[in-house]
Amino acid sequence: MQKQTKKQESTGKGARWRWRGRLWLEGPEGTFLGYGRVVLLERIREYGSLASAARSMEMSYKHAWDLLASMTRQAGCPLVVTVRGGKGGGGATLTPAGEKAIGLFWKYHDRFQRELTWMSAELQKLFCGEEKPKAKRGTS
Amino acid sequence: MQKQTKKQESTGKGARWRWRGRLWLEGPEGTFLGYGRVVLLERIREYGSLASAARSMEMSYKHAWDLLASMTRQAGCPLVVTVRGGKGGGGATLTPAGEKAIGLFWKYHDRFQRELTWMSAELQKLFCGEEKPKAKRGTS
DNA sequence: GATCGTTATGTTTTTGATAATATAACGACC
DNA sequence: GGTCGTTATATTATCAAAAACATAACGATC
Repeated sequence: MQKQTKKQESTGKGARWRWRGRLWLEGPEGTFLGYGRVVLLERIREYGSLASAARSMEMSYKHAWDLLASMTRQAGCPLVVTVRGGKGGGGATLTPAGEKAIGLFWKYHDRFQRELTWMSAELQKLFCGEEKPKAKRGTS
Repeated sequence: MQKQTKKQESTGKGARWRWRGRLWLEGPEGTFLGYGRVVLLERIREYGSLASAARSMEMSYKHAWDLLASMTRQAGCPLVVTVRGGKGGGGATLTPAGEKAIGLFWKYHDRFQRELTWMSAELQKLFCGEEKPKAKRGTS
């Protein structure tokens, strides 16, 4: 039985809150690096091709290609070098700039997630409960 | 003088980056407090009615009502007290819990925005440029 | 009791983002 | 030179979220 003190929780919902958030790096064209884009880059590194990277994320090839184009356009230098035709039909591999983009994003992403965790830990009493201890100070 | 050094900018794109993000408080049902929801609460306080609050944000009344219902459901206590019929047709005013929700959100939102500003300030050299300063401490 | 702007709640329409589909070109390799 | 899986690009279809629309009920005030 989840008896517990049942003092705060008994407001009907047993509400437990946490802060969540999204973080992205924005450039002149809009989003430049975000979670999905960076995972895509990582998958390209893992699979060596844009097509299978997209498949692995259940993302359409076109969408992946568009994201990559957007990143390349904004970065000013390619994050991925692509080859078409030839052995295996072609492929894609990360450039050093691409590697650096991944590292940069995760660095800040992790910092942000940590911050969210701290923030959530601060959420104890929420507004519903009577926040006036009143402490029997006579002012009834 | 908006001349500035124009040294970094000359990489072709004039790329200037900044971190952006979104923050919301999540409860058992999903989003509980987010930017739009809190602004809605503030507008209700300002206008004294849900209908005109929605209008002021160019939001449909139904959408506003749904958001409010979601918040109330999750909070466990009403953030807004509504009156229908009567003088002026009715209205809506914030409860203390509603006020507190607004304050809570902005507190964390502001902290988050400050964090984003700091993070953005750290973004000087991005990956494209040669990241080797090679001595040369004073940027002329 | 007629009026008014509101709350309350459905139902339908729009629309924007994503997925699906189609097709061409590529080039090493057999 | 035919094959293969890829890059590259355009067009169409799907779907879910938001808007738009519709309607009923409410109750102080006149």
